[in-house]
Amino acid sequence: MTLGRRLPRGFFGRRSTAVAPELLGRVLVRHLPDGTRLAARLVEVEAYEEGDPASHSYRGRPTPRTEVMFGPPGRLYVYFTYGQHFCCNVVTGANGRGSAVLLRAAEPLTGLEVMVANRQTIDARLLCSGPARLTQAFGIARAENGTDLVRGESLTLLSGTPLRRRSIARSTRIGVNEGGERPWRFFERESAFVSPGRPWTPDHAVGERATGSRRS
DNA sequence: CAATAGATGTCCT
DNA sequence: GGACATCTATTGG
Repeated sequence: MTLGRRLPRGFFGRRSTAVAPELLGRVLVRHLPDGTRLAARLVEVEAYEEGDPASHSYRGRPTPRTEVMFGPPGRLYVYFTYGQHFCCNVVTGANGRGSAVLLRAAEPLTGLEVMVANRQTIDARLLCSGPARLTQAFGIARAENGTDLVRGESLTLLSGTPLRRRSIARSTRIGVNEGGERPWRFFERESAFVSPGRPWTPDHAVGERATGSRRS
């Protein structure tokens, strides 16, 4: 079974609301020094943009933490939150733009033993379901901030099998108050690896996909 | 099941 | 000082 080819730089160099739904079904891969390959299929992501009150890039200028988010597309932006968790994003948009897609959940494919050891649970549905769980399962932390997914060796994003639009659902973003009305969370409708129980609409029912502009 | 407390960096007012 | 792109353990119905 092939997981496909690396996604090229140009894939990431667009606005986050366009890249986010197209990341579903793609495969995050990590090569460990001992040869182990960790792989998981993305099933839930969220888009963040400049001028978006929920985004770390809201102010339009980088801070020491958010510098990577404003850099070239195709790199990993890792941040530390709530005093104990790491979350990771794929940087999108042109260099200089503070735009990224938060990786929220994935379906584990290979390297499950290592993920189990990293996560202290044997339940496959709890290995990568949640942004901080995903980073913990993959061993992604501060050292991985800024890693290039396009040219780098240890972390890559493979093309996998993108989802048909009708199997993609949308909702408001999780854990967001300011800017919470934007329906910028995208997930695989049928996936057992997505947190359930939140109102959603089919992506194909949303007419303004990829523009990111909202009325008013 | 639901609600809640606790862990405590980073950025903002 | 307070909020936060979170998760886990524990308590109560």
